[in-house]
Amino acid sequence: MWDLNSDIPIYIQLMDIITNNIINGVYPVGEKIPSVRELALEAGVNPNTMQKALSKLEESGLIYSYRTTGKFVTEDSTIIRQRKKNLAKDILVTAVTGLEDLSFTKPEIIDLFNEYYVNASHYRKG
Amino acid sequence: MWDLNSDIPIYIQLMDIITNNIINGVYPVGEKIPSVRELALEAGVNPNTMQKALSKLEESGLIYSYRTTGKFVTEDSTIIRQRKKNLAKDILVTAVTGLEDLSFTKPEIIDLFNEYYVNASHYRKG
Amino acid sequence: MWDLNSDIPIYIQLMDIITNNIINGVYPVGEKIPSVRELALEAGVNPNTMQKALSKLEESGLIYSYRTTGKFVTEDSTIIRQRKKNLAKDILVTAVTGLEDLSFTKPEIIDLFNEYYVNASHYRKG
Amino acid sequence: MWDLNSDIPIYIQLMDIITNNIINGVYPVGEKIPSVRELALEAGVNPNTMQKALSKLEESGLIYSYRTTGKFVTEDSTIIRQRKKNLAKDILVTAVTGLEDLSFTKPEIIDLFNEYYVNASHYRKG
DNA sequence: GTGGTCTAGACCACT
DNA sequence: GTGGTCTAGACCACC
Repeated sequence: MWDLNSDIPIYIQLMDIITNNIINGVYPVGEKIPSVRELALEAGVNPNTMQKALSKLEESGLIYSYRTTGKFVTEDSTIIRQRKKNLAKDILVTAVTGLEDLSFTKPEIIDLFNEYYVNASHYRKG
Repeated sequence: MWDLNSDIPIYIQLMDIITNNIINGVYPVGEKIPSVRELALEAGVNPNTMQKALSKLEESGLIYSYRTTGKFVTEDSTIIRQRKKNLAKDILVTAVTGLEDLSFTKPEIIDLFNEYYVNASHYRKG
Repeated sequence: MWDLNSDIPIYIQLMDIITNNIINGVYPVGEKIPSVRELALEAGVNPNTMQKALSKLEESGLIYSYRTTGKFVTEDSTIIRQRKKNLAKDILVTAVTGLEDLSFTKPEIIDLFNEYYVNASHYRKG
Repeated sequence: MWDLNSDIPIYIQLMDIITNNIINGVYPVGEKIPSVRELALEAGVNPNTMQKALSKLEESGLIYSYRTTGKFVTEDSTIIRQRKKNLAKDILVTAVTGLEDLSFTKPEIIDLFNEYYVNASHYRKG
């Protein structure tokens, strides 16, 4: 789930998880998400940490608060789609530049991709 | 070169750079690498920070030290090739699992790869 | 406690002391050990030196860290028992090979051991 | 033979080796030992390093120099016997105190000694 | 208060 | 000049 000892702060890891849940429709567009306490309990973290993750998420526009009612996923589905697209592009650019830094050429990278993913029946532990 | 404001410690960024230099043959197999002080000066960091990076690299087996003589790239080129291979695989697995967490399917991922990399003339800022 | 003028780096001497404390149960299995600053104060060394010792001990698997919570003795008591056993064997092998390098024969070594230890009422300064 | 990267300075390692050679009669009492250059060549070290080892050995009384004739093992065989005895005792005391620091009791130490040495057909790599 | 990182500057032995 | 160690002091995010 999340890793206490990673270089990445826990609240950022939580942000990523919740972002993914929104993108994947686990928390549907415009709907209420579980309370801070609930989410914290579920994730096994301190409520303060979860609170911080949600605040940051609100700053980014993915969720918004109603005073006492709770927090809701944004109703603007374009924001969500855009976010998904950007994340995907980021991931690809990161991967490709990383491989190029290892002095792989474009044809080699395409080969690697085919070898490790396209033609692989099992490519990850999960 | 390296980013002071990143979440990632400088000494780890330095490790990555030097590792890449070894993999790319900038520091050839079995050859002496510049002194700690030289490298630190060149990178604009404190010698201690560079020392830490190199010390960790030594633990990982990529370089070795002769006290009072200098530090040398390992003479075992298999280690280097293996390292390169592992890094490449790590990058690909990270990318693919990241995309799958965004609920992209395999055909979609292959499409993205083709769209953003294979068929793109310019795909990165550099 | 520790010897500043020894050829052996202080942080290694500290590692040995703490390792012994873990093996002897002074720091019990799975329990929190004192903070870096506390230990440094107690040992009369700079916190950075103690940090290095503890960091190396963590690499060796004897302790682990929770960021912002503290450091803990590993919960795997087999590791500790194994460590104790290995250290004991190392000590014996070192001693015996050292004596053999002085061209003592096996019976002579056994005699020495009996003379200086088994049949001695006081064999060390302490 | 000797280890360039040990915590122990090379010249001390060389001293130990030569001391052992004297104790074992490889360099007999009162006889000339090989020249600095010869010894350095044989050991694969810089003549300066070997020179330092021999100077220290001279300070300790195990060898002495004739201006231009060379270096000789002391003619006082009691010195050598005494040295051997002291080294043996040091080794034993070091081993026993080390084991006691690991909280082994006297009977346990005797058991270990029997197990790993007395009753062992093969106890060292050589 | 916790571990972790970084800088600055100094010292050391060995070659 | 080389790697290595140590101190002192500061800063950081996280809890």
